[in-house]
Amino acid sequence: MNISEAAKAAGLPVKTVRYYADIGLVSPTSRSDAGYRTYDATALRKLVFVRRARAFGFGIDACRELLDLYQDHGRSSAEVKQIASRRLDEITLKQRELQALHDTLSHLVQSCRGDDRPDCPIIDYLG
Amino acid sequence: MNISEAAKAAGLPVKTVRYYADIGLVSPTSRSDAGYRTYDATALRKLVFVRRARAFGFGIDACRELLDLYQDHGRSSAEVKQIASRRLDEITLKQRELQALHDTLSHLVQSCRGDDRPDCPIIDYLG
DNA sequence: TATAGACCCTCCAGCAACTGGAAGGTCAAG
DNA sequence: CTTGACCTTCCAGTTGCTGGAGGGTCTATA
Repeated sequence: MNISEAAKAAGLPVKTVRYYADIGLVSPTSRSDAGYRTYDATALRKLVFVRRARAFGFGIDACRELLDLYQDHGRSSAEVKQIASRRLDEITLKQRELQALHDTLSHLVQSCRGDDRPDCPIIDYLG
Repeated sequence: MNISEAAKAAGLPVKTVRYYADIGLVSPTSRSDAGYRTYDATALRKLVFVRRARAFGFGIDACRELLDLYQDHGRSSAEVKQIASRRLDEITLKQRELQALHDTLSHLVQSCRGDDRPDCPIIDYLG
């Protein structure tokens, strides 16, 4: 499998697959005589795995750890759970931050008449 | 006021104030003979304004627009409201995304025993 | 007056995770 | 043998700063 086929099958842009190869996250199985990256089913599974992990917002380093655990059949699920819990905490924190922003901003937006006059509670709040 | 005093008064790092000057977001009032940036009360108010706007997650370009409106006493509040509404929509969208992530991930984390055995619904989900 | 230390300056590099593009090599079909 | 779709590497840009090097300035004190 050349890179574009692998990328399509993994649901990733070619550029991203090349990037993952560059940073040693998912290496191609081998290189052709012409230097083309080639991917087999195992490498493809890793690409899919990374795409899903990234969708959860796991950083590249976390993906590396998860990928290691994915391939380590003697892993302890506790290690995986710890990484996932950390990410869950981050998400929860971000949600709280966004909730606070949303509350304040939606209140301001609602109280702004939004007409052609200059007085505006949003600007007042910021200034 | 030199930059460090202005930065402290605005609640921003010196580096950030210098950065805002570099990109023309908040220019210093003037320069001293030695080339030091100096800030007066008006420039300071702009710095504070930008800090608050950034805290809402407005991008630099949005800050530029808001700052223009802030200084335009003949503005229409509709313009401000539109910018704020866009940001509110972004926040709402992000919240929905995070909610979906949270739901799925918390479910996975809960269903993972987290012991020393390898089977793990989190890894299964990703793989 | 000398000097120490706290300021200030500019410029360059790096962060995360790609993305776009230029310049050029390779491959398969017609 | 040419065309066009691949592939390669390398460099630059994205967002909003942040850190650091290398060097100038200012003020207080000895």
